[in-house]
Amino acid sequence: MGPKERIEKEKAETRDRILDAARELFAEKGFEAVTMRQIAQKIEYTPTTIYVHFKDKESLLHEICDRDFSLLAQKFLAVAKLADPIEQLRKTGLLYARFGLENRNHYRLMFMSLRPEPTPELIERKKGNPTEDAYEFLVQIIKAGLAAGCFRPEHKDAQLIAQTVWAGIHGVVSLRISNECDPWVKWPAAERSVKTMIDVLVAGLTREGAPRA
Amino acid sequence: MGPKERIEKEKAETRDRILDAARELFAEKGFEAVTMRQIAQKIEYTPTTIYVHFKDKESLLHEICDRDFSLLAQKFLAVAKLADPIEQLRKTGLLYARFGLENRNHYRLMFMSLRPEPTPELIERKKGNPTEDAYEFLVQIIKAGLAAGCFRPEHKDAQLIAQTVWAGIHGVVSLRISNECDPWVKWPAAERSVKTMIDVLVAGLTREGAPRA
DNA sequence: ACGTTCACTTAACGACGTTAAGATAGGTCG
DNA sequence: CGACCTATCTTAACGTCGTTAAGTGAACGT
Repeated sequence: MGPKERIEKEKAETRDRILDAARELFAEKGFEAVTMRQIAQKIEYTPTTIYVHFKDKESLLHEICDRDFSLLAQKFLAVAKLADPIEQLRKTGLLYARFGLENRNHYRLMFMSLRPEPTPELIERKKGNPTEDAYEFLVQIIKAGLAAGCFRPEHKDAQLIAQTVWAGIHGVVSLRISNECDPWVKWPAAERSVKTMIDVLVAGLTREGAPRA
Repeated sequence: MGPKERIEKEKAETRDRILDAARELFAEKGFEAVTMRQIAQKIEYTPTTIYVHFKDKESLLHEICDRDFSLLAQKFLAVAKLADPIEQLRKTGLLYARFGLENRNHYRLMFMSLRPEPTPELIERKKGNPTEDAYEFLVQIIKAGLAAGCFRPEHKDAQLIAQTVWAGIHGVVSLRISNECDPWVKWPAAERSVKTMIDVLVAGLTREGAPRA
């Protein structure tokens, strides 16, 4: 079926062109300032055309984010090679923070906006998406650390530890993104804030003389 | 000047009625979902009337937030009575987190949205507002802790320590607000997350056998 | 009594996301 | 080859939003 395949390919190409145009505008101006009309103008189509390929604006933007977040998930793979769970934790936090600070609009849409109530259909779609993978990846690192006896005796719950680490890094990233230009806070270089947070989290969670793999 | 005063008082009352109506809608639905038309309908005026009393929607909502945040600043005053700087830190973090979790839409507008580039005029207006006060209050606590030798030797910068503490608490609060209904993260009670974060921050920042006042 | 001031309204503008209806190209099948 | 069909893209519009220009009218000072 040559012609049928060619049609499908052309449709996919138009879809990608929309996606690329939207991503460029989105990365530059954020989701509030991107309009469907702008995206359409960029690819020289009518706004209506976008709705042939995407359900609505939200779907379009989330697809951009999902796609780019899997780049982050890919980077995490290198972390698994580190032997020490605590070193894995440090590296994961650093990669996550860098990604957030370098893709601020992605990060804002994914982690700093209100999520809609999850419909059952949405829950199904979420299974195995990059963000869930990243969280699960973190939990696995913590479990390895727990098994190796790295953490203080008062910390036993892998989910709670993982959430605390996530919250710490997320706090640095999101505070930066939303408050960087506040005139009454003297921020150091972002990398220094991130490293300090990681140091504090590790020092606060692990016990002295914890085993190193 | 009896009549002149009465007119001013009436104007102030109308202003307050707008403010109250807006706050109620805002607290319930968040800033994205509140419309000027709804606010106007609630006080039985025309939308245009709001612009007699407020510059625009943003000014109106920020005035609501500023006003309510000074309630938080007021609560901080009780903290100053605690003798130990580390206890002050714990209490401040707890009050801040509770306020954020109980006033989610306020918190989202103040700390989870993009700030506009600060114009010189805006900087001037910001001097001495509740949020700046809160940050400065935290820095003072840290400085007291530094003077008392509470912190580990690697932590010497009061601003950096304060920002790390702020980021940690902010991370817990903001992650909750934006991601609470994610189906693939098992959150404990919010209070437990907050306390864990405070414990980890304190354990990670202070040294063993730190002096207690 | 007259003119002024100013809180408030009417009407409208322009931009937004989105949709119903139609055009028009291409492929399918007699 | 020609009639039908499918599916992409367009035209035109709807309803909503924040905001503003141009009044209106009652209360004020003189």
